[in-house]
Amino acid sequence: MSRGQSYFITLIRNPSRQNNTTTQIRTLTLDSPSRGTSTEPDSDAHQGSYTEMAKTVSTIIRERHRWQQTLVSDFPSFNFADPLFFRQMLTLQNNNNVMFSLWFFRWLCSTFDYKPDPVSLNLLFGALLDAKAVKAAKIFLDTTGFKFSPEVTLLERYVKCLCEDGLVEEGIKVYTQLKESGTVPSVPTCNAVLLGCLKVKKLDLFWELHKEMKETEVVDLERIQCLIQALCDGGEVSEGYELLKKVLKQGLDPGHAVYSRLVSGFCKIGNYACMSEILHTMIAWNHSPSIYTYQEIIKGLCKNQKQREAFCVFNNLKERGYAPDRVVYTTMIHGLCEMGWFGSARKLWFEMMEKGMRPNEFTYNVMIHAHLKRGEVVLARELYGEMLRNGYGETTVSCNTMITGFCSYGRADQAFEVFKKMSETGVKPDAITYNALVQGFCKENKVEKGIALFKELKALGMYPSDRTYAALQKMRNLKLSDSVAASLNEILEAA
DNA sequence: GTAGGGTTAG
Repeated sequence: MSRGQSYFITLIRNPSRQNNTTTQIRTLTLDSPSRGTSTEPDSDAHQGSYTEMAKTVSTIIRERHRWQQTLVSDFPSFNFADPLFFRQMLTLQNNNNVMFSLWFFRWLCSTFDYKPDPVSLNLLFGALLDAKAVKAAKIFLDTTGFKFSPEVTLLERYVKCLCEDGLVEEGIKVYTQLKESGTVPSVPTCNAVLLGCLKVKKLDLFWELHKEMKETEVVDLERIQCLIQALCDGGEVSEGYELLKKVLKQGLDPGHAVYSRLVSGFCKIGNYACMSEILHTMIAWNHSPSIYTYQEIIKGLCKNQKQREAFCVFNNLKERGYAPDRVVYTTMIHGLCEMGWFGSARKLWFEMMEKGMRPNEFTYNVMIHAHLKRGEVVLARELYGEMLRNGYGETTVSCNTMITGFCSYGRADQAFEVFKKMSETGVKPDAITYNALVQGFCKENKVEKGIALFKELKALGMYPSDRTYAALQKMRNLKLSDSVAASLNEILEAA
């Protein structure tokens, strides 16, 4: 880690060197490639022959397994370590595969007395970023970074790439180091960092970083999008809506996704008036709500026990020519099952298939769960088999569905059979599995089994739920053998 | 913005 940080230290300690690098890069990019850098007297001659040579070398790297040996034996007198040649290789490889350049670079470093110059290092680093080879760029920096100071604009692009590629933690680290070195990161860089925080659900960090950014920057539309998303994610939907209103008043349109987020946010908290307002606003701004927006509405309504309204929205959608996809069907089928409208749910199941959409593991689980809840064990098993035949394997969730279903219907032994099969097939049980089984056995007064599974649950470092404790508590009223009563007491007193 | 959606209970 200290290695990774040291190039920033160089950057802070040697600002003049940094400037030199920048100047060199400017020179290089401003000059046309055929003329090379103005500082090299006979670069014209070199450049011409280097272009051909670079092509040859590239072909050898691409096609030969042991290209290193081939290069040395075919061109014994050629100076591969000439910085100008390396740059020529980079120019050529950029349209091709930057990884070849990286391999060549590593070979140069390990084989020759090659001292990579800052310009080449910056170029290679930039090429890696262009190719979105973020992980390779990180390794490149970690291994060579202490020898050169990457150009600040490159580091900003690096931050952006890291955040967009999911390496958000690293992105934030580099961003912080950049700032500590006195750089004021650009607005797009800051936005990328903020979006990164949202991606990894670090809302506290989002607001902390945002607070620091506020002093120095003009607020742009992209920032507004970040902010509204952050507010929605944090449950402050109304604040998000206020921000939207403010932007709209300025005649700016924050884009489809922002409305969509607010709609689902309001739907989630059951504020359907605001939800509807935003739906109208977005339509007025020429953003027809997408099927995804409607999916969020249906989901929100179902979660708030308004499946009836959700079903209206769903049917209305179809009438208006929208084509609900498998996810929307699954959500709706689940909602209908939850309120006991199993007939309608089944109808949708077949309708979905008629439209050519195959149920997936999610759809199957919803239906299997519904069957088990109705005590239709045979049908549930049939569907489970069908699911496996269709390539949706046994998972923790699918096993849990069966286990919880069996347990809720007084069939803890059958649930236990599924549980045993899980360990045979290598499907990992989780807290849901164990909690369901403990409760299932308690329900049937099979205290010893319940206690055994409870101990297993604890031994695996999982957490018993309140309901599990309640189920065990109830067992105290039973007539138990001394040893069972003792271990039950032990468990409950430790809670 | 190219995902989302499912499983513990009453």
